[in-house]
Amino acid sequence: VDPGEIEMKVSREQVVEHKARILEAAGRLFRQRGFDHVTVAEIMKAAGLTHGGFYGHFPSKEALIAEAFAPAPPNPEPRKSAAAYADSYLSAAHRDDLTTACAFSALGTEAARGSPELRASMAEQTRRQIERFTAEAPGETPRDKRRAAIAAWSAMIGAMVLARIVDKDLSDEILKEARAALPLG
Amino acid sequence: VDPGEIEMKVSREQVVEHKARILEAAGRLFRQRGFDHVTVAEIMKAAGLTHGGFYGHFPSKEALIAEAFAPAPPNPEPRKSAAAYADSYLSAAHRDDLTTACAFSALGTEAARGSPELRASMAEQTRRQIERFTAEAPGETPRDKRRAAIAAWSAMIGAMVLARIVDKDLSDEILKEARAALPLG
DNA sequence: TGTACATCAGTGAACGCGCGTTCACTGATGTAC
DNA sequence: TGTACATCAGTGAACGCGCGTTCACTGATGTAC
Repeated sequence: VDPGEIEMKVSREQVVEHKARILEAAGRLFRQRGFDHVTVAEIMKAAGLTHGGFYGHFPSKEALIAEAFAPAPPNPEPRKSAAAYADSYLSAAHRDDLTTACAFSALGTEAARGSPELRASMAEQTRRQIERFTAEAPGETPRDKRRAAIAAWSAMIGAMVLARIVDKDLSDEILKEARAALPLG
Repeated sequence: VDPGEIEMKVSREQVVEHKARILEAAGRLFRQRGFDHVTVAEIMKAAGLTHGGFYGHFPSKEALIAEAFAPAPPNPEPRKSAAAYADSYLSAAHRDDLTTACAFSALGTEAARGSPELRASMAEQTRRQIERFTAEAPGETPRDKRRAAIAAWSAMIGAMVLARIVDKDLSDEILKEARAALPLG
C-alpha cells in the first residue's frame, strides 16, 4: 500500500479543519479591513493557532488570499430569486456587516491589483452571477437579458461601494434608489 | 506689518509648486497601486524631491491621502454632456490607464476604510456627480431623474471595478453592455 | 494488546526588510540697515 | 545699492516598529512488530 494514501485519521482531519478555520478567518478579516491591514499572525490567532504554523498550510499570504476567495463549489440547493438577492444585497445590514460582505463590494479595487489566481477566481464568480441574473432578467432577446444582468450586477457593486464611503443619509438613499432602479423583478 | 503676511516671492511660490507636484504624484501613484503600496519616499521622488521634506508639507501620509482626493474647486467651464462622460468613463482607455482614473473605481473599497476626511471629500464628489447626472437624466419627476442618476453613477463605478478584475473578453463586454444599459442619453 | 519508534502539525523565538517618521544640518532665499 | 544676518524648505542618515517568513524544537498521532 502506498503510504501516501494511508489515512492518519484524527490528525489529518484536524489539519483539514484547521485549514478551513484559517480560510474562514481570513475571509472575514480581509473583508473587514482589507488585504494589507490584516496580518498573518492575526488570521492564525483568529483561527485558534499560532502564526508559525501558517506556512504548513499555505506557501504565502498571497496564496491564502487567492484560496480564500476561490469560487465555492456549486451547491444544488434552490437559490434565492434574483429580486430577493438584490433586496438583501442592497440592504443596510449588508453595508454594515463587512465580515460576510460580497467580496467585490468589500475588496473590489484591491482585487483588481491582486494575483492572477485571485482575479481568475473572482472572474469566475462574476460569470456565475451574470448567468444567474440573466435567467431572471427582463428583455426580449437573450442578449437583452444578459445586458440587464450585467447592468444589475454592476449597479449593485457600485452602489454598495458608494454606500460604504458616504454619510448615512446619502448612503441610505443610494441603496434604496439603486434597488428601485434595478432591472430585476 | 504682520510678518506672516509678507510674501517671500520666489521661495513661497516654489513651496506651493512643490506641494502641488507632491499632490499630483500622489494622486497618480495611489490610483495606480493603491494607498498601501505606494511609499512616501516614492511619491517625493516622483515629485522630484527627497522623502525628508514630506513632513514640511503634510503632517502624515494619511493627511496627504485626504488632500490628494479633495474635491476640485468648481470650474465654470462648460462640461461634457452626461452621455459623453459615460462614453469616456466606460471606455477601455479609462480601464487601462489607472493613473488618471476615477478615484471611486480605482480606490473605492480602500476609501471606504479611509479617514473621515477622505470619505467626506469623496462623498462631496458623489453628491456633485449625482446632481450633474440628475440634470440630464430621463424621468417624469425630479425624483425619477435623481433615481436614474444614482443608478447610472453606481453602474459606472461597479462596471469599472469589475472590468479591472476579469479577463479581457468579459471586461470588454461588461463595459459595452453597462454603457448600453445606462439610463442616460 | 502492548511497547518502541517515526512522523509531522503546531509552537514561538528570531530574522531581515521596508516603511512612516524624525532630526541635525545646509544653503539658498529673504530681511534689516 | 551693498553687506551681514535670519529664516526655513529641503536633504539624507537614522530610528523604531511591524510584518512576512524561517527554523529548531516539541509532543501528540500514527506505525511496526
